[in-house]
Amino acid sequence: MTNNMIEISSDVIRGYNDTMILYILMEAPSYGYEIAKKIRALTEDKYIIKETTLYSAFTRMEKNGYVVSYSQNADNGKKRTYYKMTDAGKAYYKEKCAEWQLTKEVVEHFIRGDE
Amino acid sequence: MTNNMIEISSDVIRGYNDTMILYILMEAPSYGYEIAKKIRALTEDKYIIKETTLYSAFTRMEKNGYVVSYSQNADNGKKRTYYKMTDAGKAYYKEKCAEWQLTKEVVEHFIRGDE
DNA sequence: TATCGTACTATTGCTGTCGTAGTAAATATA
DNA sequence: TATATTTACTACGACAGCAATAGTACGATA
Repeated sequence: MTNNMIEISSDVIRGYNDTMILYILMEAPSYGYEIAKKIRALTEDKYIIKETTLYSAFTRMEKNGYVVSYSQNADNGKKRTYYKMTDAGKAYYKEKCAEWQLTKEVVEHFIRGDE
Repeated sequence: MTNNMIEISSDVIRGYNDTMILYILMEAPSYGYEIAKKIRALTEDKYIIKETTLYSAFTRMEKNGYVVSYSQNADNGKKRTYYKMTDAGKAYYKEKCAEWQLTKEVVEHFIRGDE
């Protein structure tokens, strides 16, 4: 609804979707739909993760051992797939944070704040 | 030679290679090898662009109208392909800079500086 | 003589994201 | 009561940027 001129391209955010998801999971186990909403809320609608991106991130991260999944019934009786962070996931998240600092440093050599 | 623990993944820098190249070209027209060296120097060896990435960026950007190429003989008589920024390239660069500010803002919601 | 630096081109493959579509149950709205 | 919306996913194919590998060719340096 708020139409920002600028949209974040997937080529840029690529490689940080996992980090965002893991950040959410650090607080508590969660599931796809909830995580999507939290990302949206945290960024004030500036970034809305695509469903396909989200769920394929889950499979990839479970394969890599960063999360584990388990089924649990919601209040309404519907099944949900929850994801829980592992120690490897925590380590990976930490690495990513460090990498981000470096990336930022590098990229900003090439960015001209308009003057 | 300096071996930093952390390496920048291509998934992160993806989408900013073009921006880096354009930043270099803003000063003056240049060619592949020189641009690569400048990126390396500016980042103090923290980011070394791959040759294939660089040259495929040229073709892409020329197709998009962000740069134009022309051949010119170097001192030694060898031919070089120079690239010159266009107005569209300048506009694109500006957009990318704005996008970067937004990206940074978004990503940093999910980054925990270790405490 | 051989290696290194310069300056590319060509081809193929990988991987994260996206587009599109479909399923299905629960809840809200008319 | 009928319909639309929200919740909560799954499946499949395609795209695009980057990487790996290889090759070309010339000049300078050791």
